Amino acid sequence: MEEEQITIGRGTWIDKLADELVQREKTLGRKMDLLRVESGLGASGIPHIGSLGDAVRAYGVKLALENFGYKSELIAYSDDLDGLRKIPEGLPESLKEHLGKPVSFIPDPFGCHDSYGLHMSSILLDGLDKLGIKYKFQRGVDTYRNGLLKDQIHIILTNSQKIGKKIAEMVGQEKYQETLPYFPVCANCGRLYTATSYQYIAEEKKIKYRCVDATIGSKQLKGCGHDGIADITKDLGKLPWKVEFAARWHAFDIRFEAYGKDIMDSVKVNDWVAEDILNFPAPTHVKYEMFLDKGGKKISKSLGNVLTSQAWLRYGTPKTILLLLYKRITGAREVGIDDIPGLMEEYNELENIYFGKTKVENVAKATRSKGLYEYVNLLNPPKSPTQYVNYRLLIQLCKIFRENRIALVTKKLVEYSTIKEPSPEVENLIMLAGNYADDYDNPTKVEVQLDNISRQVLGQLVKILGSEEEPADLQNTIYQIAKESGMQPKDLFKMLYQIILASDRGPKIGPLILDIGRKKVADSITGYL
RNA sequence: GGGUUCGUAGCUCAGCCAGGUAGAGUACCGGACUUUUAAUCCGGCUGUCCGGGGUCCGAAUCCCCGCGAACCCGCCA
Repeated sequence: MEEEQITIGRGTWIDKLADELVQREKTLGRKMDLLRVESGLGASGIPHIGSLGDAVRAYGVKLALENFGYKSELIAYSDDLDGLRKIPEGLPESLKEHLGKPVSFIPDPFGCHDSYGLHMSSILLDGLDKLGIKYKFQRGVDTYRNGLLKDQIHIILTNSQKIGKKIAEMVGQEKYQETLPYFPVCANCGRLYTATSYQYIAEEKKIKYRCVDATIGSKQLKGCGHDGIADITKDLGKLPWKVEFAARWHAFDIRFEAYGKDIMDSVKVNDWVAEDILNFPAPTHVKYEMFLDKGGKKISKSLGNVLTSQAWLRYGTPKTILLLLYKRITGAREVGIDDIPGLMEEYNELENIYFGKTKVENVAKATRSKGLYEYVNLLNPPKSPTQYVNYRLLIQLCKIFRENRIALVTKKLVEYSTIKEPSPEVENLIMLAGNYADDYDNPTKVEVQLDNISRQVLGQLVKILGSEEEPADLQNTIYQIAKESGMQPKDLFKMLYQIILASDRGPKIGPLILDIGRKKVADSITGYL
């Protein structure tokens, strides 16, 4: 054993991937003064937290490349010229009249952005901003309007027969043997997909199309019958995905792009188009699994069941999202809000390893853990450890203290000597854990059964709590009044926890009542009498 | 029809992608402490790492075959 294992970069899968990329580029002999990476951002629906994964991971590769001494940048390409194919769950039916139109030309149903597409991509970009991901934003609309892909479109259209045949052969899709691989936006009705290209006039770089009925999914879209000519260098229209990536890779000189397994076939075709039609070696790829929502969890009532980064950040720090996405690329399947406490804890563990508080025997694994910590901090880790507070403990405390929460929980943390003094960071953690406790760990109210003796005892307690003077030893007092009335102290304590915390158990009752406030507890009890 | 992932403690899962003593949380059981519940601390938790084969000094981890489950593609982007 112990033979020297060469550590690549920081020892993570990201470094390994970046290294493969560099080796490949060297073999190809391409210029390496700028290694550009790309991430495609969907703009057709509300972005799931998994949608961030594509960009976040591409950014990780960019960091790794820079760490190796190369210049790199991330292009975030928004697919906002794509047509709306179906109304996402939870969005108004009124969008129906816009089906088939590019998402950038559909009004924002939420009324806060210039268009539907901009609304959706803004949510995603906002998520990236909150994580600290830097990118160069490129809109599909601008790309086509400014003719950035015109040369690639021209080559693709002049090779359409060859491409159509190859697509059929590779993935069994027959349509491009008859239709040209270019979707104009119908000049009359503004729809994609219904406008079918039937002739390319190469000398003029113009395409002839007819707007006819089309089937999208199970829905039938009516064409308007318009017969038109579109200029591929400036009129609106786009390449289908089967060839568009290749055109982008070539035009923007992209050397890396990750992809989800759902578009595996498209990537396969695009790799071929890039190499054989555009004569541009395809970028290095990595394939990842889709994130799925866990079944039956309430995530958002109004927006269907989409777990957005915004929802996540209500309970967890941005670093937990980065950790989720950087810890590995394979295997991740179901993800939900209830993963946050674990990830909060895992981040703390990584920090302890990074700062040497926790020793890890296996050298390779220690290196990898430290590397992961560095990537989660975007290769700019803090100089000293942050105050450690156990997130689950915070949830427990937040369940107990709902009012004046930050002050009371902080006080408890100082008492437990979990922290030395209040700090904005700890306050933030209390807020996050508090949201979690309120939204997801909310105990259901229990019916408390009271007999005559317990009513009498509770009444007595209310009197004590209501008096101006603070009882000297409340814990003992409660114990005594139970005994005096012949009631089992055990039962009284349980009853009190049920009333105060809606739980069978809790922290030591005396101090707890004082922390919450005697009057307030007295009122709660009175409500049950 | 094509493809991918997953299968590890009663339960939920991590570990696998760079092979090196089988792990966590939770549930449950026991002990310590407490004037009582709780909290806390300590210990236990019975493992065919789905089955079979291969590579290796060494496999949960890598390769092949099989079984089971889930997902993606087979419209379109």
